[in-house]
Amino acid sequence: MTKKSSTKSGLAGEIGKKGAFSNLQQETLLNLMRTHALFSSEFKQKLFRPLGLSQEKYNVLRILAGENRSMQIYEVAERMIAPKTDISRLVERLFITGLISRKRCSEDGRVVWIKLTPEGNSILKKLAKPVEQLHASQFEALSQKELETLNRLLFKARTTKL
Amino acid sequence: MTKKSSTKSGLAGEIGKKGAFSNLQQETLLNLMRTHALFSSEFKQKLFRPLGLSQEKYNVLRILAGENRSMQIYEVAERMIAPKTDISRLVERLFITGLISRKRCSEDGRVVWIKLTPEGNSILKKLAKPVEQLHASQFEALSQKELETLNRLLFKARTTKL
DNA sequence: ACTAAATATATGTTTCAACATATAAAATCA
DNA sequence: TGATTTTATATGTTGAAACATATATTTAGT
Repeated sequence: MTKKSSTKSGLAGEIGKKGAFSNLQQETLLNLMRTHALFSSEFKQKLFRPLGLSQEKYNVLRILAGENRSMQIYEVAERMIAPKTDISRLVERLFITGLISRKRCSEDGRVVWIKLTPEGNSILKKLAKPVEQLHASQFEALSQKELETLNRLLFKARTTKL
Repeated sequence: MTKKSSTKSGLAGEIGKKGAFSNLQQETLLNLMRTHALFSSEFKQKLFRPLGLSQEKYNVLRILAGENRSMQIYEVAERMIAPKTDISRLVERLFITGLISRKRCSEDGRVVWIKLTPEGNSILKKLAKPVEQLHASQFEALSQKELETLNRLLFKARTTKL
């Protein structure tokens, strides 16, 4: 049984051997998924659902509030957390519940301008503090330094391609 | 304008002021969500969907393979990434496509034993290497040390309650 | 100006998610 | 043993996610 040397922290490229590195990658992804599932379900159940919102609806409202202007639908879609091809229906649900207004553009018949209504604004105001409190509670175990590190590593993993 | 002292890394409890800390928490959660969305959609599109699998279906198969035995449905549900109340339908979809078998227990008429079929096993084998490669590619920007840190912080944030 | 391409939004359809509630068998308890 | 509770799975229903495809308008090319 020739033990293949002890390059414990060997290259990631040396895959197909189920080394410690590969297991760590697996475990990290699992932790990412579990943490995401927990945190986002807390938002859903404690804050969004009681107000008839979903994560995505809330996101649209936040984007509109952040820009504080009418936006085209595709502009909003581009800023969503995940790519959103069928944003129209999401926008329509928000329109139906009165949280945004829609207006077909007169110069360019393709575009639709959407905007927060006072109701949309007020629901965001109502949520502002609870949202902040939930953030704080979810990350209360981490120091500022740890939080910065977590933030940086998540960003790096997602955006850096070698 | 009395500037409220410079306790930059002040308590997380000192909320409601939209300080740097609160923004960092927000940003970190956003990064968590975006990174999760990207990574899990890569799995879905590149590996699962072409085989008619979803993340959840794959998970059930992995759990069964890991135990390498018949399991009760609720046992599987407990190990899913997110709590799964309607696991029955998920199990049924896997049964219909022939990836698992079902058998009502004779001693206890409530329980159903489920098990990987050879087809279920073979689909897992086919996926093993691509899954590992995708893991490696998703985390290729991080060193082993960074990966360990990310893993630890995700775990800590999720499990530690003060 | 006419045709083709690009852009912006909308819809069809299938599958899944989520919650409540239902059934059915077993265990517990009086 | 009969009633109650607990456990294990199943189903009803509504809304949302995902992907393909369609429509309608504008822009670009010749």
